[in-house]
Amino acid sequence: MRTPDELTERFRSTGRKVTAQRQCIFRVLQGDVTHPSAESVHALARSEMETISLKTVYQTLHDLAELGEIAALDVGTGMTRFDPNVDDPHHHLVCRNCGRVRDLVATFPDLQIPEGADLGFEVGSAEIVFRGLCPECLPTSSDRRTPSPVGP
Amino acid sequence: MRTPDELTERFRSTGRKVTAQRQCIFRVLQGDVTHPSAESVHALARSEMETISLKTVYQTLHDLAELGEIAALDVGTGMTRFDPNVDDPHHHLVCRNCGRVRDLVATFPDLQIPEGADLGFEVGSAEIVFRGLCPECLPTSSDRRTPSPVGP
DNA sequence: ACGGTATCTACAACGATTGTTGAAAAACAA
DNA sequence: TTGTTTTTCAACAATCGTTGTAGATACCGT
Repeated sequence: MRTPDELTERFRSTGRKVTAQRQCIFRVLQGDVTHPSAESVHALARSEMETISLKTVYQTLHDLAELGEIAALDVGTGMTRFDPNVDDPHHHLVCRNCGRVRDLVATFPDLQIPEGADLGFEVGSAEIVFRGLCPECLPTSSDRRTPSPVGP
Repeated sequence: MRTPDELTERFRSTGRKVTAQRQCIFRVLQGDVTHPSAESVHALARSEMETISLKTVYQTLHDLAELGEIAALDVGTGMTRFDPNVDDPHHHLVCRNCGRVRDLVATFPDLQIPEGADLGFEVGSAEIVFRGLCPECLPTSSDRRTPSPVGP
């Protein structure tokens, strides 16, 4: 995602108007690595702007997604999560316990689909969700298990 | 997923009662490769049993998932999809256009997370969603493009 | 067949998201 | 600056997928 100033420019040049609410949302998203839900963004924005509505947040998030400035993710936590990092190719780590989402910046060159297994699909991209426990949800100290290879 | 008869047995032995509605759902799911939503299962069941309710379908699907007989998937199509294939390890192909979901039976042994990239997560499993166009949604005949390697 | 108990249907409620509306504020020109 | 046009705002209600509640019904061990 670009800086708030660049986004302001981009909104103007694509015929969108720039409001205080939108700039507030730009600021909130800037550098956020938690993949917030719309509700979370709303809560953060509200701490700066008392009256901003949830609808406005949704609207602006959709605008940003449409411009490719953020990505809307569905990783099975019940809410759409928004990811301001659209520059590095990456996948996602999702905590089974608390739903935390983090970027896993890595590419996996060996994701070739075996001949004939694609059922006639023309595949354009692949998203990997790694599920496990985040540092905060791991059992503390003593009984930490050793990392295990990831299954299918 | 097991056969309807085996499921009947399994439901009884786990203290669940077996009703005509449930057996109808067992039958509907048997051999289904379309990863139906609850609504779809309901529609199919209804063609056999006029009065079966959507709630009953949800309940039975959850029971089956709890027993590990089917898997509940969220692949970003807005509804939970149910997969009776829990025996072969596999991933999923999702059509960007129509939302069709198919199994891709393959394992990817090279999904090791690079040292230090896991941000302290203890990763237990990985799910890959391949996105593209299904055969039905591909542009017809003439301008078919050649398969491209899948990106990140 | 009987009775205890789980399950059924219908209906209302829920959380996340989207549509609608009159009011307010941004962009642009004079 | 001021006026004019057009977009966006906030509040509210509605929608979608899903789950909770209730009384009626059906399963299944005896």
